[in-house]
This record gives sequence, structure tokens and C-alpha cells, in this order.
Amino acid sequence: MIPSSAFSLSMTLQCGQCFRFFEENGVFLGVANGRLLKIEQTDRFIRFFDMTQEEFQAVWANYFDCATDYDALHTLFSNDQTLCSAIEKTGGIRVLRQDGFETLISFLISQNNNIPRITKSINLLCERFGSRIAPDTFAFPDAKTLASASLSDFSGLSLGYRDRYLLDAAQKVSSGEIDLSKLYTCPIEEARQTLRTICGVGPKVAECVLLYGFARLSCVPMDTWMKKVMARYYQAGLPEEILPYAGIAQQYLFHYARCFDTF
DNA sequence: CCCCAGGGTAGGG
DNA sequence: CCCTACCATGGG
Repeated sequence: MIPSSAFSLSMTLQCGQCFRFFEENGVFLGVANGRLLKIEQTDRFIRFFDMTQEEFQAVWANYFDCATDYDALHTLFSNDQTLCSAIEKTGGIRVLRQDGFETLISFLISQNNNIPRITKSINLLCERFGSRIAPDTFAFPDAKTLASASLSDFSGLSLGYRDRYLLDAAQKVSSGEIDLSKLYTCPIEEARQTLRTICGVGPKVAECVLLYGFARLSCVPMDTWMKKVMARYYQAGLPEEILPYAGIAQQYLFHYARCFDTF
């Protein structure tokens, strides 16, 4: 269990950073790290169902980024007026530490797309190519499996023109042409450059992959909503002192603009 | 019919 | 460097 202060499970799982959780009577079910996760938020705690302390420490503490002091970040961010307002509504969001390859594929699908359709495509992709880990539950497929597919194998997943992007990404990772493990710590510009050799990875998708998949917290995905926020509130850029954690600030501002502000 | 969706690419100035 | 048309697909 995790204390609930400054932690909103529903916002964290539904703010558009991950796509494999759904809510049923207040309980969230989903798949990450090749495991089925059942989890709920009570008044004071986040409760993990069917979970040993060992598994929580080995897998999920990292996934939910329990080591980061979000209260300290809120204090830092609150010096800024707009972020202060955003945090009032969205401060329970945590930036998840997701699998790098899954994040890469997921945000290739996200381009010029909407969240319900992204979710649908990803679930269909897992059903077709992922290993079955429980009834009607499938893990995210690995790079080798996707790389061995052909374009026609992707039909019916509502990927549109993005099918060849997935294949290119899977082949570059599977062949070793791209070593994703380097992206955690290599210089950030090198990480961006590496990802952008993949067809369909531009500036925005690269930032998403690095932030959500490789814990590069300085990365700021500039989607249509964040562009509106920047134009309206930050024409001179984000405050200097938050830049090392700008990705987390971005998550608050993105969700604030999308769900609470009127643009 | 239009527009938009967590954009990127190719092609032309 | 900039700008624009186009890219599949579904929902409003």
C-alpha cells in the first residue's frame, strides 16, 4: 500500500500517459511489466490486490515512482502562478516509469490520434501479438515478435498509416541497431537523435518516449494542448528552476488544460 | 460536408 | 530555415 496524499490513481492512470488500465466499480485493472495489476484507491491508501511485499518492492514501487518526493516538487512548482492553479486540480498525477519499448510503440500510435482510439489499437495489438497472461489478458508484445510480422499482419488494428512506423521501430530495436537501454543515461540530445532515426518519431513522440519510458524528467512533450498552454501562459518559456523536472510540470499543465481550463 | 485527435513526412519555396 | 498538403481512421 502507498499513502494517498498527493496521489490520484484515477488521474495517474487516465491522464493519457498510459493506455492499458480501465476502471470497474472504482477498481483499476491493467497490464504493465508483463503482469496483471489490480489496484484501488481508498480514503488513505492505494491498495494493491493479490500482491506480495516482495513483488511490490521489486516491480511496482519503481513503476509508480515512489522514490520521487512529489510534495517537494509541488513546493518548487508553486512559485509559479499557473502551475500553482494547475496543481490544485491535477497534483495527484504521478509520472509513471513505463517500459521503454511499450512506450515507444504506444506513442507512435498516438500521433494525430485520440486517446480512445489509441487505447483500442494498443489493446488489439496486445491481443494479436502479446502472450496471454490471464483470461482475456495479454502482455505487451516484445520487439522480436513485432519485428517478425509483416505489414498485413497489422491490418484490423485501426493503425492507419502508422503500421509501417511500428514495424520500423520493432526492427530497429530487435536487430540491435537501436539499444534502448542506453536511453536512460546517455546525453539527452543523443537520446532524442537516436529515437528520431525511427520512422514516425518526431519531436513530440521522442519527448513522450523519453519522459514516460526512460524517466528523463526534463523532457516536455509539446502536443496541441501544451502548445496552447505555452502560448497563453509561458511565452518566455517555463520557469528556469523547474526545468530539470519540466516533464512532470508538463503533465499537470496538459491535464489541467485538457480537463479543467477553457481554451 | 466539415472539423479534430497527446504529429510526422515529403516537397517546395 | 519556413510553410503546406497529405497521411488512415473514427467521432462529433
